[in-house]
Amino acid sequence: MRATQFFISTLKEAPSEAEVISHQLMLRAGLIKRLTSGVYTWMPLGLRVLRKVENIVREEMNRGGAIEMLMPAVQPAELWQESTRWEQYGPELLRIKDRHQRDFCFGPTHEEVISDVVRREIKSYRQLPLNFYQIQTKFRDEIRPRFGVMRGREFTMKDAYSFHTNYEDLQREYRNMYETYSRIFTRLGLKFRAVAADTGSIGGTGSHEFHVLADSGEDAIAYCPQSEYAANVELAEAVAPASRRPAPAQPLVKVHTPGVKTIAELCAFLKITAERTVKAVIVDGTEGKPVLLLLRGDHELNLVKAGKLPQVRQPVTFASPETIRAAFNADPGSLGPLGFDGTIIADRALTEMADFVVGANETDHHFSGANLVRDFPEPVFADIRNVVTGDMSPDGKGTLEICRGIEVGHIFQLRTKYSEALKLGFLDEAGKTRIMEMGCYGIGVTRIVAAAIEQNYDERGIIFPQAISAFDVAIVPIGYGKSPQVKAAADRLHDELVAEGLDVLLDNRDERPGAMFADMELIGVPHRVVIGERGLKDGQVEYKGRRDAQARNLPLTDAKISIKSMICETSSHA
RNA sequence: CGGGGUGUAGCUCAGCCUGGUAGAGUACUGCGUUCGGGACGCAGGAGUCGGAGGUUCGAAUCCUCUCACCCCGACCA
Repeated sequence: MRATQFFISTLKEAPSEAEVISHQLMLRAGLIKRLTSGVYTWMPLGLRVLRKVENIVREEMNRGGAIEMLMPAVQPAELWQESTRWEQYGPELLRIKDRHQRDFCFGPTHEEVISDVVRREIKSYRQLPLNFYQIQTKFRDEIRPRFGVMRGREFTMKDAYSFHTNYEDLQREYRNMYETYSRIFTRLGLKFRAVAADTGSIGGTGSHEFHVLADSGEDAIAYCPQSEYAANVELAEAVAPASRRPAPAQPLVKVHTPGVKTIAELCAFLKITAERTVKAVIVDGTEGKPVLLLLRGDHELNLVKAGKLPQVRQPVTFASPETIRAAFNADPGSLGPLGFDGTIIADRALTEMADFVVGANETDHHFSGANLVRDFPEPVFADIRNVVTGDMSPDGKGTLEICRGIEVGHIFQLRTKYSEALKLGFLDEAGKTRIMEMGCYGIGVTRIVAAAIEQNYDERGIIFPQAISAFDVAIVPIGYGKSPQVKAAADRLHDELVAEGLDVLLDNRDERPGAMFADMELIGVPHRVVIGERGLKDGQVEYKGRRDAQARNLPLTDAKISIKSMICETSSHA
C-alpha cells in the first residue's frame, strides 16, 4: 500500500473531547471520528485494525468449534416482551418505531433472537450441543458514553451462545470457551488475565471476565502470583483472620479530638497507624433504619459485598447526615458502635482487633482502648471490605496482589435462566421434553482496539502489537520524489514484502522525513525501514522496531529476509 | 438523571469581564528556498462566533430560552 493511495489523517494536537490516552491517540492517529456522543466512524486506518482483531476472534472461535452466523441489529418488540425484558431493560434499550408505528429495538444483545432461532430449529438431543456466534454491531444507550470507543453506545461485539442437553456438557463448553478466549487474547499480543467475576444482572452461575491489563483500567483485579487465583476485587473474598483476638489490655478512654473527621486526621492527631483504628460507615437498611458497618481504618467498604447483606438496602446508599444525626446524636467523623442500638455489621478483620480507636458518638470525641464484647456487644461479622495487597489468597496458596484491567471479554454459564423463559425445549433419548442448558460468551471487539492502546503506547503514539497493527511495516523513503535510486529501492522492497504476504505501508507522500517518522510512530506501525541515498551508497537501509531506542543498518540485498524474520519473531513473541 | 464545565476556521485556543462588526498557532492552496526527526519566507482561501429570541444606533461580547458536547457518580463487552 502506498500512502498516497490510502488515507492518512493525523493531528498534532488531541481534540479536546478526549480525556483518556487511547481516545486521544485514536483521534490523533485518525483511526476514528466522532459522529455523535458514543458513536464513531471507523476511518480506513482504524478499520484495518478492527478487521485484524475481528479475524483473530473469528479464526479462534471457528477453531473452538463455534459456528458463525449473523443476526439482525433491529429486533421486533414482541420477542422482548416475551422474555419480559422489553419492560425490564430500561432506557439503555434503544426503542424505535417503523412506519406502521410498530415497536422495534436496536439490539443491545441477542439472547432473544438466538433463542427464537434455536427453538424453531432444534428439536432433538441429536442436534446438540451447538455454539453459535456472530460479530455484529450492538447499540446500548449508555447513561454516559465515554473514553471514545472504550465505552461507546454503538460498538462491535462478538457474542456466542451455546446450547446443551445437560450441565456437564455446558461446563465442558465453558472450559472450551475459556481456553479459546485465552488463545484469542494471546494471539492479539495483549497482556491479559482471566478472573472470576460476579454474574451481575445477566444471571447464571459460573462466570469469568477477561481483562486486558492496563494501569488506566476501570476494574481492580486481585490475583495470587503463587497460584492461579484471580478475581475482580468486587468479588474477591477477604479471608477471615486466622489469629485469635488478644485480650483487652487497655482501659476504655474517651479522647477529645477537635476537628478530626477522617481516619488520616485521627492517625495524625493520635500518632497511631490506621490498622489500630475502626471506621464507621452508615448505610440505609432494609427496614428503613440505618445500619452501622465497621471496618478497620485502612480498609475500604466493598459495595457489591455490602449489597448482598440481607440487612442492607440494595443498591447500597449512604445514610443522609440527618439520618445519622438522628440515630447517633453525633456528626460523621465521630461515629462508633458504643451506645448505638441498631444493626451493627463488622468486617471480619475486626475479629482479631483489640484496643482500637473508634468514634465516641459525640462530636469531636473518640474512644481509645475500645474492645469488642467488653465495651459493646459482639456484632454480626461479614466480609464487607475490598481485598488489599498482601491479603491471604482465598485458595490459601499465597498472598494477593492488585492490578488494574479493562474488561474485554466475559463468559457465563447461564444454565436455564433464559431457556426456561423462552421455552427452549428438546426431546431427549427417552422422547421426553427437557430444557436446554445455555452458555453465553462475549468479546468487546471495538473495545479491544482501545484497550490494546491503553496497554501499548509511548510519548510518540500508539505501539500496536504486531497482530493487530494496520500495517506490519512502514517503508520511509528519504527523497522518494528526488532520487531515482531511493524510489527504485523503496518500490522494490515494498513489492517484495507485499509478495511475502505482509501489510506494507510505503510512505511516498511528499513530506519531510520528520513528518513521516512522526506519523508512522503515531499510528503505531511496529517496524520501520528508512531508505535514503546516504545509506544506499553503501548498500544499506535502516531498520527500527517501534520500541527500539536505536535504529540499525541492514544490507539492502537481504533486507527482505531480515525484515520478514523480524516480523515473524515479534509475532511469535506475542 | 444529579453535579461541574465548554461551544469562535478541519484541529488547539485567544477575544467576552468593560458591546463598535473576528484573531493567533496548526492544517489547507500557490510560488520560492529547504529536505534524515513534525522547516522557512511571501502571497492566499477558509468562520451563519452552536441555534432562537430579546436589550441596544450597534451583540461573539449583555439577558432569556434551547441544542450539542465533555468531565465526575450508579451500568457494562
